[in-house]
Amino acid sequence: MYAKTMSAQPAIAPLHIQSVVDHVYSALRERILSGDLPRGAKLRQASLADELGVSRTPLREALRRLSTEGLVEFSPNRGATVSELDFGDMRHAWSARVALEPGAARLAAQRRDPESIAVMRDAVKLQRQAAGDGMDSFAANRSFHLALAAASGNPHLTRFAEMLWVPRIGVPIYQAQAAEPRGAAGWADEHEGIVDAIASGDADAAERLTREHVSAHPPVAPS
Amino acid sequence: MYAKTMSAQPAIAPLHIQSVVDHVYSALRERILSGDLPRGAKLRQASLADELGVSRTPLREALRRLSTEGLVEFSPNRGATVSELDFGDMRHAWSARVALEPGAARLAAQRRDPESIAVMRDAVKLQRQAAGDGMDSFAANRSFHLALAAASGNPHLTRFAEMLWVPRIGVPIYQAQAAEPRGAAGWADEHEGIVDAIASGDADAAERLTREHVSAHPPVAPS
DNA sequence: GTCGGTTGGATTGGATACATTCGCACCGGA
DNA sequence: TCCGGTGCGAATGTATCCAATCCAACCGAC
Repeated sequence: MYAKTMSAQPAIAPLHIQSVVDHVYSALRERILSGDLPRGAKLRQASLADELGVSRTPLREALRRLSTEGLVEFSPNRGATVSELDFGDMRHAWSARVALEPGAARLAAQRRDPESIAVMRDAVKLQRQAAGDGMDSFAANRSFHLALAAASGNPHLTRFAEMLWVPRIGVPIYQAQAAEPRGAAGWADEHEGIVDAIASGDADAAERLTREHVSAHPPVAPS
Repeated sequence: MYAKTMSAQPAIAPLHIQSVVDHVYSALRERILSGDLPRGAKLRQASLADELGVSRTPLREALRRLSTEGLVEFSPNRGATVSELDFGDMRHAWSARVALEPGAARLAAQRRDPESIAVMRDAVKLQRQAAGDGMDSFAANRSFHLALAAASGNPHLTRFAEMLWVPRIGVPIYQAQAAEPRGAAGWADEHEGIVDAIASGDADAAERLTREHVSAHPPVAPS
């Protein structure tokens, strides 16, 4: 069911194999994000497993994974439900970002890794193209901020950023963002300014711009 | 095995029930963080389950949860191992702290939670008493910084700080610290200054003092 | 002596089976 | 009518079982 040891792969591909758990995880995640499984929906294991054509064991493991990401919540002996996107949680994630990302930007500016900078520029470009389309726009925005964290070269900060940019937090932001489509373009400009500061090695500016950028866009739709 | 519907609890306790999965998760996490399960250790499910007195099913779910947190890694058909998140050296952990803790201090100052402040003051007091004894001193130092993160009231920052202050990262710091025993007393003074700033609600000062404090003490023994 | 193939035990991944718990409907009594 | 108790169906949580995979040692051929 998994990998057959193929001989002579043209490129020495890392060929990351996906277990059934991974597939179930992706499928459920997709469904939750798309709204197919709405907030607060009860996730009955038997029917879900049946629907996906797997047994309950990998399904449960995927649900556990989603629960640590905050997308679903377990209640003992009462099963799993899709998380209600709590505004308090969103604000927490946002403040954590305010604390984190400026520092990451500073490190990135000190590092000036060309490859990371290229990734960030690509993200900005994608964001410009995606402006208007809410969902893509959110994805592009997320990509940029993750690239920013990765550009710091600090594995801890990268991981933390990934944890904070879990869709649970992002989706409501995307909704607010979708309400004002031209905001996305403005964000891309701010992003570009940050990249420029990093590329030029101006750590102070990178930190300040990032702080202003993140602080200026709290999770609740700005006035 | 779980809750019996008790009548008339004196305080209407939320009584958060823990499933077996939660217990296993906590136990494994503790073992990993304490270094009992060293980096790269193979986590054989049968023996672990036997050791904890549970079956492999909840054990696997706990492992999945730990894997999304990055503490363990799954390799298809090859099982789980404790993550190598060595990150090269602890300088990464230190720079992540530089990025994190000032922001946490700012939030703490805005919050001014009396209880959290009391915890921090206790930690400082303990640190004064422990000055000289290297290991206790490290523990006290760690306690203070964790209390600082917790005082932010931000669960994400609290968790991140815990991840960064894992003993296996902190112990080498303690060793450097042990080399200059009077440093510990100075640190306590700096800590006290931070607490005062937080208690008085001076967010700017709290942030600045924390940044200076953390930045001034890189993991490698300062010149 | 080294390389490639094979064979066996050990271990994981997934499916199934069983015990507990929960939710809801029904019911008897005040 | 309303309250508390009871019982049943459904769904969860855990244990057990089976197939597929991996790893290491052994063996044979070049």
